[in-house]
Formats: sequence, structure tokens, C-alpha cells
Amino acid sequence: MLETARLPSLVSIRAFEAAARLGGFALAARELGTTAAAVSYHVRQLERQTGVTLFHRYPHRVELTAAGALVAEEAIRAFGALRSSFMRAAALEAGQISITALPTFSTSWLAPRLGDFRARHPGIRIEVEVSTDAQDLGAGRFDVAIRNGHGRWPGLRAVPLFPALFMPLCAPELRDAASAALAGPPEAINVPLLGRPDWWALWFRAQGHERPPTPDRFGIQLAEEHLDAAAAISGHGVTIGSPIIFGRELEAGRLVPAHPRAARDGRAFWLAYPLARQDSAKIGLFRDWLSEQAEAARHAAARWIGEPVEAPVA
Amino acid sequence: MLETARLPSLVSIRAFEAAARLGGFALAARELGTTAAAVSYHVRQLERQTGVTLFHRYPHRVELTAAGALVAEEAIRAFGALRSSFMRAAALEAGQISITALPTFSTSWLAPRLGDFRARHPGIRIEVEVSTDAQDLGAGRFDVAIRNGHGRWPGLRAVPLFPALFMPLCAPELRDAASAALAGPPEAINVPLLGRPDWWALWFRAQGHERPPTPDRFGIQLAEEHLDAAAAISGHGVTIGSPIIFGRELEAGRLVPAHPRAARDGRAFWLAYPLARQDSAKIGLFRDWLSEQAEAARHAAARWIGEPVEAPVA
DNA sequence: CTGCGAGGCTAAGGCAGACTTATGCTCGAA
DNA sequence: TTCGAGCATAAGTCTGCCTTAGCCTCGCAG
Repeated sequence: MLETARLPSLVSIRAFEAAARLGGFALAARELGTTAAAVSYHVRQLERQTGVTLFHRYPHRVELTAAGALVAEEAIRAFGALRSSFMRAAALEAGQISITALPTFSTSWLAPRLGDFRARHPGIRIEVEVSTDAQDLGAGRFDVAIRNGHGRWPGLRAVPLFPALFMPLCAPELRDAASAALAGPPEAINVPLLGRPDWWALWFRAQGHERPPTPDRFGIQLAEEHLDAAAAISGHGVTIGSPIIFGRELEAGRLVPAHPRAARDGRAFWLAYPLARQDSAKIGLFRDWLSEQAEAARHAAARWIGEPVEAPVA
Repeated sequence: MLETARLPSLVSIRAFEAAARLGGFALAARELGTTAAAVSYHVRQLERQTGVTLFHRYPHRVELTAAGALVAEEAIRAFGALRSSFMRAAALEAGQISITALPTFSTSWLAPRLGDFRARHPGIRIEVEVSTDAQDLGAGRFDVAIRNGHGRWPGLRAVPLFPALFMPLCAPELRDAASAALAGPPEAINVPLLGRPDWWALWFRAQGHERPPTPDRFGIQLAEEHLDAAAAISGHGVTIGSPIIFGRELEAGRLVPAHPRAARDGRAFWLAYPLARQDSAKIGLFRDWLSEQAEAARHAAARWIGEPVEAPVA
């Protein structure tokens, strides 16, 4: 690089700074992990580049000149301050984690649990941003992402959380009517369906019914899945969702399975983060905590789930 | 070099600093005389080395993170202070010149003239150290040296001042006696000789006398040549010295030539300085001034000197 | 709405600068 | 007097830095 701002070679300044601070080229070489010849060479380079004599040479030792002492003082201070700023930046960075996650996952599963993470890691502040789009982790805006998919994303490490499952869920008072309705083909449905039509189609295919429910079978059309769940809790119909994600609602009796069988599409929920970040302590802590929570959630949801049936590809 | 003090690559920090200060990689690349790809690469390296995300990436632009802003502030300050310290060091260095010179040259010729240099270059402080030994200019203790010799010193630039001349000099009242004594061979000397015996031997050889004056011909033995001159001025004998160096004494009539002929040994007085320093402004100013003074001194001394005779090699 | 330009990103390859090695110098201490 | 330590330099090696090429996204102008 050309020095447009007339700052000489930084590598040479660093060699000089170490020599000035330690009082000799041999000690500087040892600290920098190089040879005394390299330090000598760099100090000479610096003197040539700047036209300033930095050291008086005597046999066996060197002594800073007045000009050299002036630069040394500033260089020592500058490098010390820089070093300190990197440490403070690392501490700042280590003290907060930025997560991008899917809306329902965030609202219904993650958010209720974050209190526990905060209790166990009070030094780490959490930021969650919900997005239906997969955010670019390379852009640096997020440390980790919760993704739904196959788990094979280049440059990322994906930790499996739990499989994507689709189970009919309704309020307790709708149980009998919904169970009866779902025992037959889609055209026999006489209770309102809630949630994504493609997920219902997937579920019926897993039951052996090729034709999906027609639009007239659906009740309220809501923008987000957790709103579907809220409507179902209110008795407005049967929703289709993950017994793991809604595990706490099932536990509390606010939702019940309207059918014992769940369908799956081969996808799963994953924690993803850049391979380049796998040494990050905070990401490691979050990963370990999240894996633990996911395992507990899978275990707890097992009582609601019979053997999940993988739906044939439409 | 290994980073024993955990400061990451300085080249990368410099790229980062420029990008932070200018708000983009393209502008930073322009200032640093490199490509945006190089800046991007260095910022990534820095992020990997430190584990700190420094920029958020967006299409067409980048934005400092909080941690990045923290480091940027310190880096901008550090580099600015370093730059400033080099400029101040250069100014300090440019404001003083260190000279090593031969004793007599210093005392009798240089010192009386330095007032003129100081008047013409008030911003440059002069330090003269007298030494009979040739000081190592590479050690950085001296900027320039006045040397006597052949002028061919490796790594140094030598500017000729004036030839080394040896002429008998005495007080006016001793003129006739000294002239008569010096007209014949050394054994006929009946006035005390002062100064270095080897210089007298050289002078007599130049006159065609093979045998040097014997020790009994010498008066007071003094340690330094200018003391010999002082003794000669006091009428204690005839000294042997340079009519150029003692030009002002001749001019003032305190010394007169005891013989019209000067001898020379093929050597001269030179201003020497390191080739590596030839761009130094202060050295240039001193060289130009000294050359001018030397030329004036040669010119003024011409009236005292007949055709100098080169003494045959003993 | 389409095309272009600008800024950023990464991979691969080349080379120049950084460093090592070898040798030499000086001086102080044993 | 000898040896070891620190500094200096030259020459050769090699690795880190940079360039080049190609790609991506987005905003703006036509």
C-alpha cells in the first residue's frame, strides 16, 4: 500500500515500539516472535522512511534519541490504547447476542424460555428479530439464526433442534367434534379449519387422502401461525401446528390434539451460525442452552405424539 | 510475526481505520492506494482475528457496529497521534545537527565561523563534538563528520573542503630568524620547532631533505595542534600547520609564514555524511554553507601560499 | 420496467516485502 | 585471553498481501 497519509510501515513501527519499550532489539524480537535481525532491519527501514534517527547505536546496546523517545512514547500509548479497545470491543460483543428467528418459533417457543437463558447467563443481552426470510449471517447483523429446512447451508453450522411436525390442535370443548370430523375425508369436514392450507394438505396426504380440503372448509385466514393457535384456543376451529412448539399450550390444557397422528415433511428446525464463528464463546453458550431446551421440549411433547407419519410428496 | 501481545495485524487495522473514517471500502481503498477487495479482505481478517464483528454489511454500503465504532474511534486517534509524533520528531531532528570534527579543525577553523551559520539558519541548533578518532556515522550519534583523509569511505558521501597543507608559521618577530633557519637542512635549525614531528619530516622531505629534524630541535611538546599555534603566536617557536585553517591568524598578523612553501600529503579535509542521509534538508544546508566557507577560506589563503609541493612518500 | 453502474464479497494466483540464516563486529565479564 | 551477548548487514527464501476476475444486490436513470 502506498502511504498517502505519510504514516510509515506499520510493521516497522511495531518493531520499533517493542524495542523502545523493552530497551533492546533482542528482547523485542523475543516478544514479537521473530529475530533480532528483523527488528534491526525494521528500525533501519523506519529511520530511512522518516528521515529521523530513532536510536543511537552502541556496542551491545541501543539508546533512544530525543526524537525516538518522542515517537516511542506515542507509539506505546497508541498500541496500548488500540489493544485495550479491541478487548473492550470483544467484551461488548461477547455481552450481547443477536438472533434472527421465524415468527411463530420466536413468539410461541423461544420467547417464553428466554427468561431461563437470561437467568443462567446474566452477562449476555439477547436481541431477537423475527423474520420469515432467511437472513444472511455473513452480513454481520445477526450472530445466529433459527432456520427451518434441510440443515445444509454452505458456510454455516446447523445444529438440529426438533423436526417440523404438523398435528391438528383445538380447544378441549371442540375435541369430540373435531376428532369425528377428522376421521373421514376432507370433504366431510364440518368444523372450521385454521392455519396454512398447504400444511393441512400435507396432513391429509399423510392420512391417505389425495385431495386437499377445499377453501370453503377454512375459517378465519390469519397472517401468522401463532395467531391461528390463539384463535383455536378460543374455540374458533382446528389449527395445524407443531405439538413441540405448542407444547406448553398442550401441557396447560389450552389446546388438545384433535387427532393422535402428526405428519412430517422431512424438514426440521435448526440453530445456524457461521463456521467462522464456531469459536465464539457466547454462541457456544447459546447453542448449548438451546439444544438442552429443545431436547426437553421433544421429550415433553412425546406424550402427545403417536408415531409421526411422513407425508408423501405431493 | 506472532502476536504475543494479542494486537492483530496492523495492516488490517489500518485498512479498517480508513474504512471507518471514510465510511466505505471503496474510499478507503483509494486513500490507501489499493483495491476495495483488499480492504474487504483485511476487515474480514480483523474480524476473524479478534472475534469482533466490526461492520454490518448492506448492499452498496457498510455500517459500523457498536463494537466497530469503539475500535474505530481509538484507531483513528491512535494513527492520528502517531502521524503527528513522527512529524514532531522530524521537526525536532531537523532543528539540530550533530557534528563530529577534529580538534584543531573545530577550534581554529569551524567554531569561529559557526556564528555565521547560526545567523543564517537560526532554526538549526549545532552540536560539535571533537574527536581525533573517526566516529561511526552509522551509529546515529552524529549527523556529519569532518574527516581528514583520502575521501573514499564506504557508505558515506564525502564533500571536499580543502587540501591538507603544512607550512611553517611563526610570530612576526621570529620571521627573519625562522626564515634563515629554514633555508638550510634540518641540522642547521636554530629556532625551536613546535608541532607534530611527522609533519616537519614531511615538510623537509618536500624541500629535498631526506633526514628529519632530530628531537633536540623541538621545543614544547603540546597535545593539540591549536595549542602549538598559540605557543607560536607567543613567540615560543615555529609551528607547522595549515595556512587555510590558520587563515584568520595570518590575516590578523598574529602569525606569518616562516617559509613561502607549503607541503602537502595528498590528503584533504572533507565533510562526510551517510549516503542514506543525502536527502536530509538540514545536512544539505550545512553542506552548502560549509562548502561556501571552505571556498572562501581557500581563496583567502591563496595569498600566503606559493605553489604547494607534494612531499615524496617517506 | 429494464439496463447500467457502484459498492461489497470471495477465490485463486502471483510477487514483493518480511523474515531467516549466516557471518561479522564490538565490548564486557569471567 | 576467551567467550558470550547484542547489534548490523547481505543474500536468499517464502508467505502474506494484493490484484484480478467474477459474482451479488440495489438504486437510479432512461
